[in-house]
Amino acid sequence: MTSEERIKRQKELVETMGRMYDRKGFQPISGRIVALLTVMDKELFTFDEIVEELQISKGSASNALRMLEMSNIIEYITLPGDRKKHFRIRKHDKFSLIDEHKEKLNISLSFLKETLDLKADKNSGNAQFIRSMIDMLGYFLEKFEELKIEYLQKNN
Amino acid sequence: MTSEERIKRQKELVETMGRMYDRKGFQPISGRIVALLTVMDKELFTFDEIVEELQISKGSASNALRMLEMSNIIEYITLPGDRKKHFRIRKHDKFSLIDEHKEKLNISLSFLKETLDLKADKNSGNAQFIRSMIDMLGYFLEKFEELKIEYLQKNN
DNA sequence: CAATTAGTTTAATAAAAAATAAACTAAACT
DNA sequence: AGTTTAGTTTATTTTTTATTAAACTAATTG
Repeated sequence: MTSEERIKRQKELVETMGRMYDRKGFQPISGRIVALLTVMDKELFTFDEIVEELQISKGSASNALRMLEMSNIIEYITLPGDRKKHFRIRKHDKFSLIDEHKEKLNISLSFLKETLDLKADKNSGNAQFIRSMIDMLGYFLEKFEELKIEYLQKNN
Repeated sequence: MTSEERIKRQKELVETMGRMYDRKGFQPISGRIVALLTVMDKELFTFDEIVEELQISKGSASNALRMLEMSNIIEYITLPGDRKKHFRIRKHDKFSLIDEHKEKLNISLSFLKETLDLKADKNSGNAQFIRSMIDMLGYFLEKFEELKIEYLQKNN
């Protein structure tokens, strides 16, 4: 694969990956910024480079970048003798993706618990099913922590 | 807790749970329908009851119900001598919540793999980080299946 | 200290998504 | 056959979300 081909494919990947973040609830421009900072070979992008590369307005860029920074997804550095901000993705904790999903499962779990709590008949069809979901989620959530420890031990 | 209190709380839970489904990407009305069918003691709701309970138009109800049925989240039964549809939540596979998250992690994994593939320098800071994420995700995804088997054995 | 740079903020517009009203259809009564 | 019931469909309106243009601010530079 030639270098131009590779770069073309990277830019395509920024678009599809951006749409994936979109589905995660990111606003579209935020998604594409994260994808840009993740996919391209360049690891530091200035404000202007982002505006230029993604063809967006300065306002949109400013907004999305602030939001991404506040969510600890990206960060910026400044360089001496240059008052531009240089943005890059934060190399967050290795398990953050897992933890994100764990958190969502935890939210589901508490809804299910509250639902069961409020059932008049704890043995109705739905109540029984909810109980079995609660049990299963509890099992998995506990195991996740064990898996993390196991993984860290294996990789040291 | 009196019965009226309980029902009041159930109705509140329908609203908050509906918003949770909203964040999952459901359209608002779909979320509240699923929540209604999950939370209330009544396990079968007719079209009209749903329209009445959630104060929505017939069109919205029809649309959301079709979508939910096509996604296998709810189902309806018909009763002899009654041409109304009676809707209820489907008691889907116990692991479907887990599988949903697994699927999302798989999507993240393939994006990361493609990203790494397209990196010019496989040892740049980002590339290294992406490699470690790929490795970790692979580990967890494999373990999920083992956990499911383990869980089933324990519960038989 | 006037001009330029690097963004931010705000007010307005555009685009997308959600919801409704009302007309419509198909089945079942009478 | 005409009427009622149980939804569906469609065209429109409302609401929300995203985006931009342009004015603005604070820091730097000549």
